[in-house]
Amino acid sequence: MNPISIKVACSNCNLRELCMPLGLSESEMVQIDDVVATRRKIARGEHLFRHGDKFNALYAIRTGFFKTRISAEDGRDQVTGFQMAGEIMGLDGIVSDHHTCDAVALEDAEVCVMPFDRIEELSREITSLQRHVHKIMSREIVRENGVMLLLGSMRAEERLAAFLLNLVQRLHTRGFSQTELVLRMTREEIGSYLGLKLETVSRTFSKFVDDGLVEVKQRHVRILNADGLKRIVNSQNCHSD
Amino acid sequence: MNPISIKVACSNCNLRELCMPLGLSESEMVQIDDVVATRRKIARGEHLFRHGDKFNALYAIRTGFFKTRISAEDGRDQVTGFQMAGEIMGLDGIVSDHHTCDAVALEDAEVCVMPFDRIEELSREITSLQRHVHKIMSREIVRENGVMLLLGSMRAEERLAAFLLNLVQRLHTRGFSQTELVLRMTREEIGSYLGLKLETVSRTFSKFVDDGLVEVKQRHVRILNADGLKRIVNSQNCHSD
DNA sequence: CGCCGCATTGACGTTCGTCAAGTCTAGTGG
DNA sequence: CCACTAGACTTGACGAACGTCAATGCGGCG
Repeated sequence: MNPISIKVACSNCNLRELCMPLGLSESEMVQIDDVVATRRKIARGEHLFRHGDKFNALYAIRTGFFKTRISAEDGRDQVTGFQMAGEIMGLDGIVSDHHTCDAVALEDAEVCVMPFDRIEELSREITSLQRHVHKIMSREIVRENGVMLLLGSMRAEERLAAFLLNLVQRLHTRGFSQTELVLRMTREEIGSYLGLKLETVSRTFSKFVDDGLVEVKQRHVRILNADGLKRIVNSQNCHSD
Repeated sequence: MNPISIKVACSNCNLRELCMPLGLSESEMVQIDDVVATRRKIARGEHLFRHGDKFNALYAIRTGFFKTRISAEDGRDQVTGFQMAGEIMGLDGIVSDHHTCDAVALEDAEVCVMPFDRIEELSREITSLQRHVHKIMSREIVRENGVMLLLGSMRAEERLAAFLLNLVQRLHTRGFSQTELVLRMTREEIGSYLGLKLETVSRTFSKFVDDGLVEVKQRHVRILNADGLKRIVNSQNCHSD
């Protein structure tokens, strides 16, 4: 259950430009290497942290894919996000010193453990790191605003189209195809994220296939008509095509 | 249109414990007074900032009541939050140096303008301020997680009950009644926040009245049975009472 | 091979949205 | 003091979108 710990460095990490600020001096880079205390491997299905765990560190994903999820007292839960390489998890824990959500690996993964005390310490010295931390938190706030718009005012097709476009765009940033992707999550997890039931997700996929927008084979998705998906996302109730 | 600017101090502000960290020394307090550059008055219906505006500062509400809102390209919009005295607005602007949402006063209001450069500068020196800024951002992330749960998995009654309980709890923190409140927003704005249409909000209010949970006279709400509302919030589909 | 988890599809029901009519209240002006 | 108006709110009838329940299909793995 408990993970291997390996000492590592950001300075030669190929995800550096995703996790860390640009334009650091040599000496600053040496200091920042020191922020990443260890790496930690998480097997598929395992938790990186759970609701209620003490907050100690932020986590940068090196490899693998995660979901974060919150649970209501009655057992309902809601997927609040899917995270991939270069993205940061754990920001929810800062306010109360305890995590308020679960982070679960959807495939075998490795994360960089960055003790938050060290981050705060160093960001008092390195202005660009301070700014970077603020931006990461602000970016998460803006992302969640977007999800609120999706959940509060979009219909099923719009939600799924927005979801696919967002995923493929983030994968493209990481050097993957703009048109092909492999979903790491189940229909149920997609549904939870989008505020839909898994059957609705499945039916909506089928509709997209019928309309020639995508090909779907289980979790393999090929986008045939990205513009068509974009048109769905911001077309409100226009059923005219 | 353009606001009066008055030089002021946090050190004798009665909202200090809401906006600012506790346990500051005398000299730190003097420095922090300097963070609040000016105050600014916003008339009901006016914008504090708009989507696209350059980001310069965070805003602490001194008096009044705001909504924040994001707009999709097709004109749909979504209320992302209601903010009251002591709460901080503007965090969305940090990541891209421009605001991504609108902040609109729902009643005549006054805010403290805190230039973000100054905040960053000072939080490099004052550890408790640095921690405080991080907590404020983390709190917003956690709040939005809760809204996602609400929008993604609750039914209309649960959403409205959760909304009322949240509002009254925040007002109570500020010294107002635990059972009575005046809504500063329209049914439509509540609906936008909760992902419902205004008619559904109105009907749900009426149902709560029928069930003896609340009294409603236009925007005046009296909570008669807070436990009943709490039971609705985490009762999933239990119609057994 | 057979099992298990995930996905698809259909039939049906519920919740909420839509459309429309009507009410209430505050503010205005005679 | 009383119409008059405008905006917010309420209520009803109806329909669409999505959820629920159930049957079936598919693919990977021991």
